[in-house]
Amino acid sequence: MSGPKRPTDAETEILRVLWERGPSTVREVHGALEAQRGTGYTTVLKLMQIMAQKGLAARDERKRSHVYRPLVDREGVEEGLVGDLIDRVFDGSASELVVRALSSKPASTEELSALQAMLGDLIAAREEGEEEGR
Amino acid sequence: MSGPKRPTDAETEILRVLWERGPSTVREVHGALEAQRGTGYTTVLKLMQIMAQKGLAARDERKRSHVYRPLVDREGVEEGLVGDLIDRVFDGSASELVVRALSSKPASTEELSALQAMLGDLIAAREEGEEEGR
DNA sequence: TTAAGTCAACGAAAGTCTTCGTACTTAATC
DNA sequence: GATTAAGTACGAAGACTTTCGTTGACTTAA
Repeated sequence: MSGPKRPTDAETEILRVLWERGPSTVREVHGALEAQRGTGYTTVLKLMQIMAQKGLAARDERKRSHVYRPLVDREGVEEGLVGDLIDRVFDGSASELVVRALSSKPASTEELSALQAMLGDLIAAREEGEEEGR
Repeated sequence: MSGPKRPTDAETEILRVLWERGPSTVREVHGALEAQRGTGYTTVLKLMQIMAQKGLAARDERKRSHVYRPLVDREGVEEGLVGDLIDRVFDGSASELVVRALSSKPASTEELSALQAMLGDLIAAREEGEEEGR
């Protein structure tokens, strides 16, 4: 029954490595993270132990170096993080967030076109649903 | 120069009240917040004192009830929060965040159309800029 | 002038998050 | 067997956030 709390910043960073690399040891995650940050080995170890305890990851202890795999899927976590921001800051309006996103991190023209096309598809799908609903 | 740290959750909640109401007393902010939450008066007071200390708000002490006003503008804070999420979770890609936003909080068909139109304007503006650049 | 209400100030407690040092265990190497 | 290396476990410290009780000052009404 536990609520689906959002992972902390450090946990999210580790989840991203696990999603990218697949099941990994602490050393492997530490190696991937060290490139960006200067976190110590035992810090990453402790975080991953906590994540296992929280149910964010599971570990296989059969080998000496335990192998961790994510227990939460990327899409769900991303949706949770974005949805939380939308609720807390944008009054539940996804489109308000989109406006700010595009002014904060301008996308390339190609990306904008792709987004526009995606929106078109979404709208078309809805109109089709309306037809059938009659 | 101090980095533009992002406000905490509770601070963001208070900022939203100040942005909406304009300069307000602690009691007024508490009243607006109490409707949603059960935070005590002194909690809000303390938070607003800290916000003044951090430079997120300024206060006018001429009256007995101090009047607080936001020192950071809404657009900037929103961009900072969204931009931080984009960097941390979506590898800097705004369009990836948009995709997740729309699957997390489906927008109305009208909003989707408005967004699509906005994207069209953005793209058109860029092509025009290209023309002039020649 | 006293009593009751309103407010700011302050400190402290509790909870989280992140970090790392240290100790213990197991495996490999000499 | 002794020593080094690689791992996990554990505890604790430090920073930050949020919460609230208590105190003292000031205001208003009785």
